Amino acid sequence: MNKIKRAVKARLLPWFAANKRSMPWRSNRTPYRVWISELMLQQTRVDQATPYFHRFMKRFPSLKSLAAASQEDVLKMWEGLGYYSRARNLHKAAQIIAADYSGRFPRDPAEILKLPGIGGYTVAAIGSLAFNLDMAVLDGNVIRVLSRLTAYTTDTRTTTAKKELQQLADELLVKGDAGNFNEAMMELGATVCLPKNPQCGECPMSKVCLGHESGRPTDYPVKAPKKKTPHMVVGAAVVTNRKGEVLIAQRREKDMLGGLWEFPGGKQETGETIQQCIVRELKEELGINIETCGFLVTVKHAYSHFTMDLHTYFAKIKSGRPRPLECQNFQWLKISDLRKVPYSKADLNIIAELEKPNGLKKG
DNA sequence: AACTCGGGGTC
DNA sequence: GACCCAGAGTT
Repeated sequence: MNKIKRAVKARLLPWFAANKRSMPWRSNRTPYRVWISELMLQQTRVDQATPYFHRFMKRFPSLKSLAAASQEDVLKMWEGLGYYSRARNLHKAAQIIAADYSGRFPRDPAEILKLPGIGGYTVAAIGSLAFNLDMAVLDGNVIRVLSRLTAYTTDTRTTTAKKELQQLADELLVKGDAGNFNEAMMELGATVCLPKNPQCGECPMSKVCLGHESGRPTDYPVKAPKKKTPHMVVGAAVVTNRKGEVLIAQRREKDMLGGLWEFPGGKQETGETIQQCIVRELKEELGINIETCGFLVTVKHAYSHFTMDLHTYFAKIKSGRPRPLECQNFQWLKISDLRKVPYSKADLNIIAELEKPNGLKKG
């Protein structure tokens, strides 16, 4: 333990100073910028979050501007990044800070932790990076680095392991330099202590690493295998009217992809064709009777907990007027206006299909 | 403790 | 295909 602790100070921090990557949130480190970046980086790689961070800061340069925005505008800036509850929670938290903390980001970790979307990792990240508090982060990188350093054999998905590894991180933390310590640990995990091909030859900690000493560093971290994800077949309709406008519905806030817009539809049930599924779903969701016309496209999409084949057909209303029965809202939009509101990736693929030359021809 | 919640890179 | 990623919230 003390050997590891000495190696952190003597080797890890100098290694980080010499090898740290350039990231936009590493300059001009205000609490607001740290907060936004940390939310974007939850379960998301640096390269994926970076362009979103630039666009978000341009559109919402201050906490006040974020608090004053509509949720739909915030979701539009998050479109394609995934885990949309992060965006909804971010927006709610901005309004709480504006109302209860005079627009100033709270400094007390207990207060930070109360904000929606902020848990144990993020409060430590903001505390250390924005306020120089002695708090150690525990993320996927740190779990891998620590479990290899100590040849840790407990399943790291368990709460026992999380607790013990958090304690270990707390002990190793370089007091007074927590931000650098945390970033160094994560940078090491992201660039050297890789999941499948650890670059032990380039690692500043290899001399004190039990995983390296064992000759089988990839045996750590120990993880129970995940269950395989189910597969869904889903139907969706591009309903057009006489003006050539398209009907879109807004998903309910509590549902998956909540607040995003979509081409209405739903899961195929046993014993029905995909066209029958679409007819049924639009009756249930919007109270309209439709007939399907031509086939448009099938979008294959993998979510974190299931995979989906999304079959999309054109359709027209036979009777009834849309009402928001199982959705938050609906509207008719010209194809050229569709991208003004936020969608999930699967529905963006449908829009791309509609935008192709002759895309609406079949409707 | 188990489950839900996106999207994309990597092997 | 499976795994992983600067995890949090709900049940």
